[in-house]
Amino acid sequence: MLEQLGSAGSSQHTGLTEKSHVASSIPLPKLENATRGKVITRFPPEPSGYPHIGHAKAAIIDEYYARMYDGRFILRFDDTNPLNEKLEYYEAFTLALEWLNIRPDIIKNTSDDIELLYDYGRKLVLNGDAYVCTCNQQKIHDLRSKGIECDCRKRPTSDTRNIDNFFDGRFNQNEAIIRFKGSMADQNTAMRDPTLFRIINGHHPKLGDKYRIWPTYDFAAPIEDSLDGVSHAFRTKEYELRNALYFAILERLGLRKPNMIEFSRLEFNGLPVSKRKIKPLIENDIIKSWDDPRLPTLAAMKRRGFIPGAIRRFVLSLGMTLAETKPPFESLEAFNRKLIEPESIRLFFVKDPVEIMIQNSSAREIRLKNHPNIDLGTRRIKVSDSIYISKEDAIRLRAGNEVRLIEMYNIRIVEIKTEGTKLTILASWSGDNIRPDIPKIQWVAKNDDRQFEILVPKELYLGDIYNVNSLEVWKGLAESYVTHLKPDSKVQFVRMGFCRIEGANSAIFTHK
RNA sequence: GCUCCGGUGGUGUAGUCCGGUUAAGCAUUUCGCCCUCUCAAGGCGACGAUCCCGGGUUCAAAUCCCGGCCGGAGCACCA
Repeated sequence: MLEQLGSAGSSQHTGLTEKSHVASSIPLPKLENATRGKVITRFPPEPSGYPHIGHAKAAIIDEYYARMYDGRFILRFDDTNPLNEKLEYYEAFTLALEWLNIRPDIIKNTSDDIELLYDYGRKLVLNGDAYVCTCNQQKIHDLRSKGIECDCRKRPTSDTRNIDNFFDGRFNQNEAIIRFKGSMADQNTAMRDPTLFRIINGHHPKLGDKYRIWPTYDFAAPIEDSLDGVSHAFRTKEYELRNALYFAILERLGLRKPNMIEFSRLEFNGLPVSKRKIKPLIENDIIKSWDDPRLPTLAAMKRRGFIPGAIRRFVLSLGMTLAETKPPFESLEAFNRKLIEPESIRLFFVKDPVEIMIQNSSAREIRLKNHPNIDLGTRRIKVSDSIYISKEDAIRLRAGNEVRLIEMYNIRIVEIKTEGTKLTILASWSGDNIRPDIPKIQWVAKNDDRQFEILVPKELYLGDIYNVNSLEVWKGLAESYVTHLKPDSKVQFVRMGFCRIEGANSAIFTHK
């Protein structure tokens, strides 16, 4: 457990302060009740899946405010359901945060405090603010919807048999739960005596089989936040109705109340974040791994060629709005493009290659710039009388046309031959001078060519339906230089787009 | 169904609390020009919002009040 911080404000729902005059230089608005050095925020994921872009938004906001106020940032795994948690997910979150350059000052698990949570649970029952309920789930559901109290709730607080039985483990799963004594007739259904503890038989990745009684999120979150010294707690807006519960629990326990602030979930059109839509694709082997570039996971974003700085800028550009909207993916791409452009070397890739024989050219060695206006070095290519261009360029050519092979020379098309589906082009050298009036196309020299493919992720979902064409593969030839690049290098295939190098013969399309 | 939360150009946001010096700033998208041996980046510019609708208060409302419409969320022994 962490030391307690002094009261960081106890208003029920504070929101944010106005955007002050200086705000134009600060992406996100200032916090209410915030003092430099006294702000503590936390990112509380449940390790029940892989971190995705939505998690990134939360983590970035949490960390952003901690740094803005020279405070502290906690990564807390909310691992209160042994049925969901897996060790690999804890690891995945740790790695993802590292990748995002978010360094927690403290890393902990809610499960670390399970005994302490028991103590608070007991205290609540003993004080008459919670009770053991042995009704079955159906009955609980019915009474809750009708707003009626059950007999368990009416039992006198002095009768402590059930509470002892509960914590001594004498109930089986589904036989009893501990419920908060809220208000069964409350219009906010979250207050109709929600569950605080339930019995789950399952192996917990951190605690093994030692515990069977698990606190719910509703109970653990406010206590953990309060005890961890969290001054400003952020959560997505679907929790809004639970704020009353959150503060009611702290009130009854006499614990300090953090400020609570909501923001909207981040999701893109065509790129759903929900487990409901992603997990089936994995389980049915439609998508092989969690870092498949079509996925919204951070592992996928990384593999796709997005860099942390772009994700951060993008997230901050979203602001702290409550409006439920789907931001344009193009916006993320724009941030990323601007950031990787200066360090992406330019290379040639021809999709669906078509050979061109150049009649009157002499073999030569060409030196190519790796970047048009930044010095990223050069590369040399030996060129003979045979080169390849992409089919989409080839089919536009007509005999007599003149085009420039970028960074090399101009050619005039002499003849276009078609044998079945195979195209062959005959051309002749027509000058070395750069001419603004003719098209410029990329090329790959014969003998310098390497089989290469580019994976192009498209929208995963079209509306509610999985897009069967969500992954295109462009096959073609790339310059041999590509084989010398380290995996993870960002390149721009000229006139194609930015890509992240996967290996010696493949890349993933990042964006145009 | 009940309750809560939202609703600013195609899209995402700023401004809304403390109504007026901005009849609306920024980003993205699209288009044009400049630059350029790329369909990139950079520079410049354009298109594009009667600030969901209808009333009201006021000299003055995107900003306050009332009513409505639309969208989302919650109503789990998940988080």
